[in-house]
Amino acid sequence: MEYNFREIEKKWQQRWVEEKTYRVAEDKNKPKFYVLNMFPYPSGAGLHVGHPLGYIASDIYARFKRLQGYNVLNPMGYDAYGLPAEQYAIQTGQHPEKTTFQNIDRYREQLDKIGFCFDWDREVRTCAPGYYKWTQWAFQKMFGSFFSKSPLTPEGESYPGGRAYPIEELVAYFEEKGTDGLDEYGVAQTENLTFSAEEWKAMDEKQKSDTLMNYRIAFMGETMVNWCAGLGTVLANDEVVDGVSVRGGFPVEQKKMRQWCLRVSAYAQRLLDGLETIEWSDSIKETQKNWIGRSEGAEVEFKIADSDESFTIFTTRADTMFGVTFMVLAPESELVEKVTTAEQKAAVEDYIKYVKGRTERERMIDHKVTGVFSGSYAINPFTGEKNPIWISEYVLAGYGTGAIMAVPAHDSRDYAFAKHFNLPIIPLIEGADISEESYDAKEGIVTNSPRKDVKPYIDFSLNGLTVKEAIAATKKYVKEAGLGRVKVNYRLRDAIFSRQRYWGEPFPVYYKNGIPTMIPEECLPIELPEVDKFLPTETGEPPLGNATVWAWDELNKKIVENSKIDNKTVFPIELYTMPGFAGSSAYYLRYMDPHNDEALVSKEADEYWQNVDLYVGGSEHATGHLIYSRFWNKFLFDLGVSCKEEPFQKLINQGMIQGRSNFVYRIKDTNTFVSFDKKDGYDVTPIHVDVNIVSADVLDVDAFKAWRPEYETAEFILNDEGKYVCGWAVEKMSKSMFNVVNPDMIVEKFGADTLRLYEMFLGPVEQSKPWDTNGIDGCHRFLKKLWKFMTQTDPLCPSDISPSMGRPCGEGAIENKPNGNLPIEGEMSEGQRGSSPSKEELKALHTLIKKETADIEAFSYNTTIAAFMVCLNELTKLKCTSREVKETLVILLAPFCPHLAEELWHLLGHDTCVCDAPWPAFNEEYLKEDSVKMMVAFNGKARFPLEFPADVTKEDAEKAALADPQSAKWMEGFTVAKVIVVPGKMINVVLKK
RNA sequence: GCGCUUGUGGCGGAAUUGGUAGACGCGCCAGACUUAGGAUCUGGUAUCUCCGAUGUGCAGGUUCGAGUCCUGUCAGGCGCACCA
Repeated sequence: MEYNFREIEKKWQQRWVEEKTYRVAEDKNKPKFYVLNMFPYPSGAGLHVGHPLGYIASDIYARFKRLQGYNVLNPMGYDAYGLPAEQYAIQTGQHPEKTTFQNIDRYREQLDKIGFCFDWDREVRTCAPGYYKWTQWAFQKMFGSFFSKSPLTPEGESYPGGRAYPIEELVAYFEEKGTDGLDEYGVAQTENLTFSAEEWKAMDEKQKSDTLMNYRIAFMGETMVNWCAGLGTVLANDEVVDGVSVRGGFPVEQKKMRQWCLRVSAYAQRLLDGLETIEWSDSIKETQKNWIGRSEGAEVEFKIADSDESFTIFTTRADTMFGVTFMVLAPESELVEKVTTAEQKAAVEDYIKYVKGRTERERMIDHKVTGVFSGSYAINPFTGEKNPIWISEYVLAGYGTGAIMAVPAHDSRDYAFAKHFNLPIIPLIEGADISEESYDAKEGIVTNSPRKDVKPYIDFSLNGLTVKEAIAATKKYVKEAGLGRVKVNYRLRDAIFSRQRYWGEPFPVYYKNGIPTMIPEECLPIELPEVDKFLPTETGEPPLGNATVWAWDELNKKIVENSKIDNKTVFPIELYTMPGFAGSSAYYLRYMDPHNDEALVSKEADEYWQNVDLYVGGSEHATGHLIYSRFWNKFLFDLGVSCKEEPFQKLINQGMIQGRSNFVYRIKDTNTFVSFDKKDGYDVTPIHVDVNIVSADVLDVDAFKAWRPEYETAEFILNDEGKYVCGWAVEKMSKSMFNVVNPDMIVEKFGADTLRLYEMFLGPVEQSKPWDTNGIDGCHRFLKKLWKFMTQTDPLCPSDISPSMGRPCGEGAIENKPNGNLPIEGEMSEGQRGSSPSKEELKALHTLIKKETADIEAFSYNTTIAAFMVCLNELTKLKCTSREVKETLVILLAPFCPHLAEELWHLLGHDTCVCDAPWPAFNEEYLKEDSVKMMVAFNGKARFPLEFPADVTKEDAEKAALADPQSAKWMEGFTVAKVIVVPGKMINVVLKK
């Protein structure tokens, strides 16, 4: 009987759906295990073979854990909001929901063919109102919270690294004390505001609202963006080149705009600390650490000469205070206006204009040395010297205080600037050569601090200390002398949370006389309104401005037509929508309790499932989704919604599957194509050819002629074997390279089990690799051999049994009387049960059990499959007929090839689903070696002359080695230095002269 | 520039604490069975000057013994990048 994978897979996929085999529910009697994949954005192109890689890896793990007795949650859903659907809508007028749903259906169809154990009853879609209700809800909670390192009230709970508190507590504080003493609590804020309780009380509603925005976790803030007036929208940095938009070529300017933001920066320290508690790869942790960019330093205040004003700079090199020769402000700094003198006004304005014309991206790419003198000087509190204040784009407004003290001797950027503008350079480290470049290393002995040739300005010296000591000493001095404070800075910025787009979650916010006001929680979700076009409005408002029903009736608590806006009881609703990461930040919690209307997740479900034990997805999300999601979850943790601070305990980053493109070589100006191995000597143009008409790099010539009309008359120069051989290259898998391999095609040709096996056999899951269909035969052959082994040598499974005669599995199946002619346990004769396993068979089997159990846990799937192949070979050679061995083998196969395993399991007479079988325990007894080899090592060479029983002792081995004539010959002139016994492996006899 | 990571046959890739490098698969070679083979089965397949020696990017080191540990170096991949 043939291995009819088409029939088998179709049958079991149907059964699994009908019997809801993979539905899971909370079960307090079983330990939980939560496996999760990063949910996909359903693009119009459908899945290619690279997409399922991570799903297959986690599916195997999920099935393995279930076999081990865990209650496994393995859900799937869709990140449904995204730009492609909106762009398609703009072009065609089709509602993005329609295309998104079509794409989801296509994805589902493709996924279903691969045989995953997803519990589809728990599917989530970010664009479903029942889902985004909770995205909106979380946003409102962030709006209603502020972040503080310690509680403002004595009874408030504290948390290491700080936490979120209700904004009401801050309001109460303002009522009582204003901002007095707020610094000491460590309240996260945009800027350092100062007002008294009286001033607070005197504020009107709008002023109070604006003030609170300075503290809220979700807040409205002024942010620098790339604004493109021609397109009426904000652009990302990569959408801008040379100051114009990539699409349309419209000019782009840096503009401050009011945007919703999330105060992610407040959680910087907790995001950093949390990394120590989770099992992620070093590289991804490092990437996040880099992104968060913690740096310890000091803030020092500098007075402006001939003025009452002063400003603060941030430095990590407090030890270099005596080497400051100038100061630099960011062009965007508010101080620029204050320090610019009348004489320099024109020059400064010119410079600011020049900087404004440059995008962030341009500033990143070419680090030109530019700048302008402001005309003012700052007084160095350590030397009393007047340092000129410059303005330059190399200082960033968004980091530190937007102002620096320049120490050209020990900072390469300051050095370049000083050289360019001819500013003095004072070396501060003994022996440092600064004639060609600055000495940036934090090593050496400090000198010139203060310089010996000048009269000390203050009673403080760093001379003779190491750099590290000097940094500490200066920090201490700065603090004690009241010159500034010790400060930790983070590179992590607050996330801009609004987009001028249609296809996203609407904000549950309306504007009451200009004050952003939350729509009451009980009215959520606020559903995305219908619009007639998806472009910005003519007046430059976001696409939601096209909605005619988009006003909030405060009295009746409902959305009404815009025409009713009277700004008394009916107000306009926010026109921005949320960005992509809004819906993907807490979806893992929703899977625990996807249909709950009362809460994001119930307490019971959250406490049972806790957090994700294993998260699988691409590393490209390291600084996006994986930061936002951790932030979002930490906030929900503060709220008491999530019981775990970290959402994803263990993370595996699956590699990307690249495409393997094929080329044909057309001889220039002809329609003749020359085979790869003959192309030298011709002037050829390589042309991408569809990989689906190429097999093992050999072109199907007829299919090629039929591929495109212009190739119909193509002629070929074949190689000596009469074949047309194509060239190849590894590239990104994309339609335009004609190298997309579709999983459906593989499933059709080889079956889902072969696809699953092959994708895992290709190499380590974490590694990126090109897809190459050529090797798939080996995996398919293995399954065919396995099928043959299971069915042809087993008295239980005569070869005439049709696979469709298997019995159902799952609920209720146990009651079913087994049908047909298959005997069941207890009613079997000796012959039917098969022979009892031999020692060799058990050894082969248990070698596999041991390896597979350990390897799956380590995500080393390719080695597991290799071990499986070896085991099968061994058992086939041994002509194993043992039923016990076969049953175990089927369970071991089940995580990888669930369809085939299910079929075989039922052919073996079981009624239940193979996924509920117990994972086999491995027995060390069977693996014991009979003997070990003795290795005699001398002169750097080694020999293996003797074998001993496995349990030989050191003494016996030494005695035997000396007694053996062959060994004794080698040992002539040597003495035994030491004897090392590696149990079960070898005995090592080391000889010395 | 900084950080992380990977270098092993023709190819994808194996190799517990250092212990017979190249598992397993592809490809290739030979044979068997076949009217046929892009089916199946069996055997072989690192290199060379082939009874021996050399081999894990390169150069050193530690060790009886190194793909594995240490130092330096080169190359590829990824991330950050004027972060003071």
